[in-house]
Amino acid sequence: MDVSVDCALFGFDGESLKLLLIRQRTESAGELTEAALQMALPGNLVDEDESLDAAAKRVLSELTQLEDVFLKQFHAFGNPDRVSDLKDQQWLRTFREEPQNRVITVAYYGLVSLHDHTPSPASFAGDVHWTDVRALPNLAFDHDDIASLALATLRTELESKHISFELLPEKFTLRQLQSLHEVVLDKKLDKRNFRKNIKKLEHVVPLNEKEEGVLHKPAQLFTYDSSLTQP
Amino acid sequence: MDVSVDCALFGFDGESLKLLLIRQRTESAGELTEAALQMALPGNLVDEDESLDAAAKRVLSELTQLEDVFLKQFHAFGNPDRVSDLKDQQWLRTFREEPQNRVITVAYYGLVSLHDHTPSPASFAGDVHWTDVRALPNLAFDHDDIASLALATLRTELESKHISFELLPEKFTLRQLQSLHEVVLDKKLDKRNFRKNIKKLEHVVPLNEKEEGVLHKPAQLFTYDSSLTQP
DNA sequence: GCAAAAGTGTTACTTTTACACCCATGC
DNA sequence: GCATGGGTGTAAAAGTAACACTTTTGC
Repeated sequence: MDVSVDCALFGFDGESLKLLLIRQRTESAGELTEAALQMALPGNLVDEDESLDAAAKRVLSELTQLEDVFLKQFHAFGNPDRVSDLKDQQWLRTFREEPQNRVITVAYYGLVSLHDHTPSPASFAGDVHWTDVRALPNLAFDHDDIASLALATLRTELESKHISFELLPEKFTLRQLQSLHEVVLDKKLDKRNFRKNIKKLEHVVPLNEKEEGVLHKPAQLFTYDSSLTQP
Repeated sequence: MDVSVDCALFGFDGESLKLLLIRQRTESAGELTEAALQMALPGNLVDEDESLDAAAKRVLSELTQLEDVFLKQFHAFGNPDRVSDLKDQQWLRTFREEPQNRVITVAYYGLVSLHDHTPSPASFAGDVHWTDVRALPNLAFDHDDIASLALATLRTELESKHISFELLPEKFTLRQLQSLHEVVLDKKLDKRNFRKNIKKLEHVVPLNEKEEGVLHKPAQLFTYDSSLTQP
């Protein structure tokens, strides 16, 4: 029985929430099989001496060259036939030693900011796309289930845990923070009430800096101080 | 790499919250090794054609003869050396074919009522105990971590999900429901406010029945109707 | 000066908390 | 008749929700 990790990596660019998908590409003689049209979440088998967390971190850094990405395990998927669909088998055969093995996967969601350092993983790992979560295609294996549970988990944990900041640049405006919440929760929020709530959070600290290069009144920049105790 | 499931089965008897533990017993010539003194959560390897949920259900029914127990996956534990401690290896050697294999485990928490049908698993599976969660001994493997995360998960999910009822008899009084919440959350609750909140829940329905055989005013009995839509 | 987003308070409403006495039953 | 937990309402406090105008900048 094999064990893998799969990562649902979310990115926010100030406009919309994106999910990182890889396009399956078979090398078989230029001939496009059905499998080659599939998209999937990044994932791979766990190494023999590696913890699950370390495996998730490795898989992601191999693909995106990003280190120190926020990653959190959220569910294990172990349906006995989750990789045995014909098109999934076609693809696995192109690179896995024992493609017919049952694979149990431990799923992680990850968060990155697409503001400063847009990770451009395409250069390294092949055919990789940031896809708007509102327009996800069908995915390989059971990755539809994994992606949708990842999004549901992100929605519930965004408010209770302090993870919004993982999706924003180090310095951000309150408007960016609010847009993020609106996009993830998929509803409009009241500007004044939102700002009142944020001002209660000690770990969101104002900087002596303002936005630059915008064609309107520049906004105050804030940052997240993880050292401040969280209520 | 092996995959197992471990179950943290909680039971409530009206007084306190209990966790089901098994005592490890080696058969080796009556000689008590250190491993034989360890307690552990019930768990076992996942069968080749079995989903994770089915495995958890099977492991639990083999031990407790209970069917239809509420079971929920909450975390996968995959530290590479989580079963390689000497005393854990001693015990694994007594029954597992390849005891030195790395094992990744998917942990479930389960809920049963100890009111009506006290599951007395001891008769079947050997040395099994319901242990008060406030006085847990040290456990084998990484089961201390699993048990404490199970309890933490139960605490947070008791209020948000509708799972209290899994720990109560089919017919229960509001006092029983309140005691359960007090024990799990480890704090006193106000009787009137608690009852006000419960009355807002449509799926807690009063029966035309009262408690019997108590030496005080008999309480109204309620039941849980899972068919009613949950807010 | 105008377009564009930043920033800021008050009021009504809802939810939560705190709190004390009479009631029905078994003995 | 008394001991035991069952059952009930109200008022103060806190929190949440709704809402509109002035300010600062780039062009």
